[in-house]
Amino acid sequence: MIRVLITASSPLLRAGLESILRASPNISLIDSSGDPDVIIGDWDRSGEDLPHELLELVPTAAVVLLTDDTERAWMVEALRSGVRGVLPRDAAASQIISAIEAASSGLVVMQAEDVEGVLASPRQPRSVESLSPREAEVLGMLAEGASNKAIAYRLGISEHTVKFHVTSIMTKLNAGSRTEAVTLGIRQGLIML
Amino acid sequence: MIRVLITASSPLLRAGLESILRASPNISLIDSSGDPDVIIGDWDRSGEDLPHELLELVPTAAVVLLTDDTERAWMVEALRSGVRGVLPRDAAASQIISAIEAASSGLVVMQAEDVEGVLASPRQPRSVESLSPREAEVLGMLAEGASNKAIAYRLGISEHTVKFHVTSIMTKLNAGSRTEAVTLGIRQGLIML
DNA sequence: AGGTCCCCTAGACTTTCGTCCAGGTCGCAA
DNA sequence: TTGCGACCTGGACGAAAGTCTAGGGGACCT
Repeated sequence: MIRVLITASSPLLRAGLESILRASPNISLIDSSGDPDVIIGDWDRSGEDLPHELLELVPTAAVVLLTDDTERAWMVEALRSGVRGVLPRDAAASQIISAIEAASSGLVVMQAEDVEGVLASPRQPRSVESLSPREAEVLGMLAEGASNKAIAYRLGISEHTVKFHVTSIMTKLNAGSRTEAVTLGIRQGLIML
Repeated sequence: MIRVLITASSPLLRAGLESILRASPNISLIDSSGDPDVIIGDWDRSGEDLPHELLELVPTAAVVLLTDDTERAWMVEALRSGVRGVLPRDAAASQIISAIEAASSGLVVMQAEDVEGVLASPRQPRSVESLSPREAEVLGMLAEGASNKAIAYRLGISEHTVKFHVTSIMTKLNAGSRTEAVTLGIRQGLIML
């Protein structure tokens, strides 16, 4: 039996959640005086910030958030803060129930469509024509915005040589400028930000 | 009733899964001739690569992977490929069942401990003052590696004005060059790759 | 011994960038 | 009205960047 606490700003949403959850056999609704296994709360995103009153409860229970706005930035932050589930407000009843059960058993859940948004970049070493060690080194400094002169100094080589490396980087990545080389490098996982 | 297909390399694991799942009321085990809602398979990571025979089934059913090695790189890849769940082999029975139910209802699940590993880096709060619409536009073109002249042409403004915008972008982002402005812009979520 | 790739250097040259200077027009808010 | 910020333009100039040319040496493979 999973003890679930509902904390919703809108009475309508609260009522909807209650009716859905009450119909589920292994969920028991409790009020704020109890000791919940799972807390399901909504967040209207009226304030920019995450709902801290909910985040503070993370250590005591598994928190599941309902929201309209499944945007990358705050979802990453929420998950990192320990939130166990993020669902859209119009999620199906079965999804909400599954999410609560999964969250209570130590799992993290979200919609399949939202996964891509929170994933880290692959970081895989370029498959195709990879850069030489030196070139990779130079590319890293390019990303920092370093000038040829600065790179030459840091590498203990001449500025001419740096230009040489930069040119060959641009050729390999098919970039038209050092700046494009950097974005292509990032896109292909050659540079870690 | 969720139709689940088990594909495990080791007979022992397969037997264990069967006994767990058979005890669950709303799960029915089927064999490979059927039409599964969820496929749960294990992956011993003997081969470096992801189990492509499983990934090919992603469009037809929700795939849940069991593995010993919940390492960042391949988990990201797996999730991006459409895998709905990743669990360790020693997961609790309740977790496995919850995961299957969640996966079948369109959710993605993983252990809370593994979340951190697959999350993208947090988009910074916005360094300070955000960019004006025009500046954001110019920054996007900078990321493409466009020259001032090219930007001027595409925006229908003079090269002088482009320089003006670029300068103010660099000032706001505290960048020393257009290239650094691009990496900072990416890091802060001002540019989507 | 050749061939190939990576790494390094150099001069000369054109183009682009970045930074000063100076102006101007809008619209919006105090 | 006065102010402020976003947007636009221009000239001029030094400093970078990028494109050619031309060479080095060393490591590895056949």
